[in-house]
Amino acid sequence: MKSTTTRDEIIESADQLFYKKGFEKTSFSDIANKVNISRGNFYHHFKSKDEILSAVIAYRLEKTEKMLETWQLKGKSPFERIQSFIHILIVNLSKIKLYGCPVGTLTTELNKLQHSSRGEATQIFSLFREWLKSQFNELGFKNHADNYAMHVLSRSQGIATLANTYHDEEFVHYEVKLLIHWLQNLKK
Amino acid sequence: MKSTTTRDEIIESADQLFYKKGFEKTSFSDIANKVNISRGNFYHHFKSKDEILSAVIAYRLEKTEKMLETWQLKGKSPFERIQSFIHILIVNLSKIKLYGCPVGTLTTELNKLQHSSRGEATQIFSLFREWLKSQFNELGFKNHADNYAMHVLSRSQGIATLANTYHDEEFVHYEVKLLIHWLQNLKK
DNA sequence: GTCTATATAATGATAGAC
DNA sequence: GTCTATCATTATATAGAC
Repeated sequence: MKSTTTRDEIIESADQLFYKKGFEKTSFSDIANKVNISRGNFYHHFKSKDEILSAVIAYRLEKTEKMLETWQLKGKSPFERIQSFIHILIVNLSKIKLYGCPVGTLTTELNKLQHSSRGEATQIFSLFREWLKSQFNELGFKNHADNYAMHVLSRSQGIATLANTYHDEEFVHYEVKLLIHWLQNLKK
Repeated sequence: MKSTTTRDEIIESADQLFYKKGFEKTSFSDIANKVNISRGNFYHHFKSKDEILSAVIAYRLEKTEKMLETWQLKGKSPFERIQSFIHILIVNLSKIKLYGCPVGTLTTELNKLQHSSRGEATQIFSLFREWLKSQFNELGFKNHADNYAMHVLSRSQGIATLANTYHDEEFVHYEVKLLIHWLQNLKK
């Protein structure tokens, strides 16, 4: 029944490869090999490499939205929910150590490439930003909600970048602790 | 007399292009056009693209060392010197907004490429790290000197990444202020 | 929907004249 | 030291058979 299986497989494989190797370095051959189809078959599903990128970004946007919804339901307070966000640095630590943050590294790469899809990639950031902002709003920090959201995003990005640079897990644990302390002091 | 002029021009042009477009995307044609030489002439000065990368990294290491020496002499206290570091986010703001941090983005890219020179790129980070560490040491934070150095690096990286993502100057000013507050509270 | 060619353009790299 | 010409390889992308 499902005729979209191959298309989905392409998206998921491209998603992983773009993360691990970068968009530019990932070739059709790389993706084709991973999915086990020929390069020619490829263009039946996507007209160009840029179309795959768009599909991958859309896929990531969907996954992010679902994750935020889960955190929204699971977290009993805005405080707990923000902690869920910070905690992905620990949950995904082994991958972050190897490849950095999937959102930050893609956005940075597309920015350098002046790629037309860089705005779409930024939207992934904005999903987190708006979600965090709404948590801080709920905590009563109405004038600084966006500033605090950006602060959490910024700290997380820095942690991911240096974790990737030095492949240092201890550093991440230390910084995550600091960031949660910052959050707790904010509550006072 | 100077027979290294062309070589130096190549390095400086490559340096800028690697920063603006990324290493992978920058081609020999790009560099050759900028220097106004033919692609063939190129290989008289460098055997491969990787050799240019190595030369560019060495060039950046030199420039960084000189900058750190200047800060060391100019700053009257470790506190002032650390502020010099933080302040580059403001000094280079227009470029950071467009291309991110030259150190962080190169390191991240070379990591994804699994490039053999990624260790050399990390050394640029380590220059800053060791220098900051020595400042914190001088301030008396002997047990946490490296942690604090990494913290400053981390915060700076995050700020640069989001400044690049959102092209937001106000955000950088706000975060730099926060980081300096953090530093001042540390002194107590 | 999948495959095997093949077209086309760009890249890194080399050879050899001047 | 600089150039032109050329090679080999790879990449995106297309055409057409099955």
